[in-house]
Amino acid sequence: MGKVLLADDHELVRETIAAYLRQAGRHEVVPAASLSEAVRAMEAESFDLILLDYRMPGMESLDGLRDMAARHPGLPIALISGAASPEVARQAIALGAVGFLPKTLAPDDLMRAVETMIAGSVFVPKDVMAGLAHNLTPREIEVVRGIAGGKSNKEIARDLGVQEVTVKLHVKTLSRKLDARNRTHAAMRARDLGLV
Amino acid sequence: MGKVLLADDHELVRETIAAYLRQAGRHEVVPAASLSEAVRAMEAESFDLILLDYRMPGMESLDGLRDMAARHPGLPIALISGAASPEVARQAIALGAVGFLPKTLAPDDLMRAVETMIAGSVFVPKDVMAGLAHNLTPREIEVVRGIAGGKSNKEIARDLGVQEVTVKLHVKTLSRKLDARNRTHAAMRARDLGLV
DNA sequence: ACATACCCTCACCTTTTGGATAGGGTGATG
DNA sequence: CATCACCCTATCCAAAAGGTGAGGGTATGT
Repeated sequence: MGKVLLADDHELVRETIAAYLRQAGRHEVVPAASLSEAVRAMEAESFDLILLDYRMPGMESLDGLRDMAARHPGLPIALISGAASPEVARQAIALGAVGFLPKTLAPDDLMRAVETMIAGSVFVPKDVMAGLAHNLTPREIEVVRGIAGGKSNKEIARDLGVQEVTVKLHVKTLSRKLDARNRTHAAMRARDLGLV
Repeated sequence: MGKVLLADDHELVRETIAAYLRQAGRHEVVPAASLSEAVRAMEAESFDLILLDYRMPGMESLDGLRDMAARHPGLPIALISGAASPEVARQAIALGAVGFLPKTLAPDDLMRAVETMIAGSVFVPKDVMAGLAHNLTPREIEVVRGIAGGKSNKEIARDLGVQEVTVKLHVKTLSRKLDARNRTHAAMRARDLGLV
């Protein structure tokens, strides 16, 4: 039994998840439709777990999570996301989130995940974990994002403040890591992994 | 008031949508967890509308829809899909589907969509419609799919049985149509549009 | 101190893309 | 029949990408 704050601007999702968690009186759920609403709720009462939607007014990528974590250190916060995106999951965990819940999660798994996180562990679904180990370096990620944006090596080099040859090097190595045949293929793979 | 067959292998989605449609006794909903289950239900009773999940055991892309439409000509069938993919929507409508429902649809819109379709009209959300008018020719779609697969122009030419120059021409024109800076950008755009 | 991982650079080369220009052929439609 | 959309081909050229080998720099942890 735990007290959960559930912030999601999508009523359908919010009410569905809430209904499941409440079933049989397992958990108490407080809903919120935006980040600011969630912040107000957290100031008014205390929770065992915070669930934040990744795409929601006030979140702005992961800044909302960063904020929350700073405001309430030690409190378990997890992300909810529509599309299972390994890179976002990785960043979220890196920022101290205790879990990452795709909305496609089966009800039973959702229940288990919530209990896992309240108990103090980290929950990440295994298919997300698979893409999580992409082993691209930060620089390589910047480069592949440039590629996906349709930029030339020259442009990427200018943006990053390095020489074009250097970018070429990164392109070669990241393509190898992603098992891609060329920059285009690499960009597609990166998108599959949620890196872009 | 209508009788709706709802086929989705995802219990959470199925029950949520069913709950909304049933609310206030607006519609009667018969759930099914797979295509075969749906087929059995349709043989047993008659419906005003069939909702099929795009990703579900037995669907195999749009073959399931094709099947259903062939089996019960004239019966309104609509697709439900997790990710709003314009190309799939276009194909579905081309196959005679009366609608395309992203799972992200707001409850009210969902209700309106179902009633629209039961009334005999076609429902497609407007953001999906936007990407629907991609105006790429069939050949260009084949080419951009090759690009997205990481193939070189030479390989694509071989696969299509044409000269490399021809592929180059297609690449140039489809890039212009997709407002892309180069082949890689075009591939990403194509993916955005659900073409790949 | 050493290995390791990451990041950057230079010079040189081949292949692939991208773009311009200038055609020919088909089938559908007004 | 004229027009249009689509598909195919050709030659020539410039730019970008891909690949080589051979370096140097900085942190990291063992």
